Amino acid sequence: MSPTRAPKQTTHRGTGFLARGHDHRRCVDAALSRAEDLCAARSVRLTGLRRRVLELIWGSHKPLGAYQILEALRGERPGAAPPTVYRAVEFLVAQGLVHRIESLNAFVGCAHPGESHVSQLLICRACGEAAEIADPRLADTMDRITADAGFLAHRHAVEAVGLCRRCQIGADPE
Amino acid sequence: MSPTRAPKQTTHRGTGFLARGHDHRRCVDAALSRAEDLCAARSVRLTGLRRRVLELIWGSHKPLGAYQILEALRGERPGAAPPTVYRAVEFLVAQGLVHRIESLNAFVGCAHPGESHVSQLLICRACGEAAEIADPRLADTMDRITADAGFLAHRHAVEAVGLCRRCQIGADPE
DNA sequence: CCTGGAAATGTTATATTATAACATTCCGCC
DNA sequence: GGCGGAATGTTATAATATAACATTTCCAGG
Ligand SMILES: [Zn+2]
Ligand SMILES: [Zn+2]
Ligand SMILES: [Zn+2]
Ligand SMILES: [Zn+2]
Repeated sequence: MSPTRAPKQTTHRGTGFLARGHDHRRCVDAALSRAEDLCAARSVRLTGLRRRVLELIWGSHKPLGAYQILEALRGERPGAAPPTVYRAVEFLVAQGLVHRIESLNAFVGCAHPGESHVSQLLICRACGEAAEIADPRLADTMDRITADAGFLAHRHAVEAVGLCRRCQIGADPE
Repeated sequence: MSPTRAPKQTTHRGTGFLARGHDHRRCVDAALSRAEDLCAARSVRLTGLRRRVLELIWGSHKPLGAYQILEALRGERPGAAPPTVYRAVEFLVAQGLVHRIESLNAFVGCAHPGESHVSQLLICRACGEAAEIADPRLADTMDRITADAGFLAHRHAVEAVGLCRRCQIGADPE
């Protein structure tokens, strides 16, 4: 093993909360790169604004509200207004690059863009971070239940609020 | 079997969407009666206002927004204002008599008050009705998943949007 | 009964979230 | 270069939710 190899990092895809000290730039870079590829493949335009909003949302693993995004944009884009943000996130959500967390009125980067999946979010009420999981057991169960009910599900969402492992053991939430 | 027995009605508890022609007064009466009992047992006060708001929410199986409730209240309670409604629904939600549907900013009567359960709601985007189901498979799956993630869930919610059986077969949504 | 104090409701004002409507700019395409 | 649709800018307003303080209601205890 070379001592200069890149440090290990658990992938950010679907494995729950990441360690506090993880190299978050890799999360951001991977997300932006993935988004570029997906949008190119779909012939939709990941414009500068949309890319920047995606980057802001990926700024951390804490969901970001529309007006928080707006505030961040204002410094660099004087004309930014609510529709600026809402239109960008509408695009990002439609492309499956971002999830809207209904119970928070906030947005978080999707950990599985381009893969069909049910959004399953664990939201820590201590540190505020949200982790997306993609457990096929849950998707299967949902499919069975809706089928049993004769319900044709178009989209569904699972949101759980509680304490992540770190915050349970009394770690500093920040 | 006596010919004068009450007509059969599928219980409203956890069985999905009810038939169009079901005797909805029985849903309402059962819900209000159950609420009285629960509140008495818990020594909390189901005041006139709270009872009335619960009755309004149970007015149909379509989720009701806070300002729709307010509009209905205004005719009978001149001083009604947003806090009137929000405080009443806060109580009803805290007592588990009503669920808030985050994706709609609306409220619907709980089909399983007093029973510990995960809110699982199927929302028809054609007729607007919401059906609560209580499938133990889903609760179990959620428990396993959160446990695997080391997450201590405090509450969680499942919301699915799609088409109920009636609306799939082209029935008049109303 | 009366009454102290907490809970509930009334009342006014405002914060937060989201969208409508129309103008302008951008950008690929011819 | 200029046509046309998509994206963004701009202004205004709608829809949802809460803060803060005043008043009323309701009991439990005297
Ligand atoms: Zn990260
Ligand atoms: Zn996702
Ligand atoms: Zn009914
Ligand atoms: Zn319920």
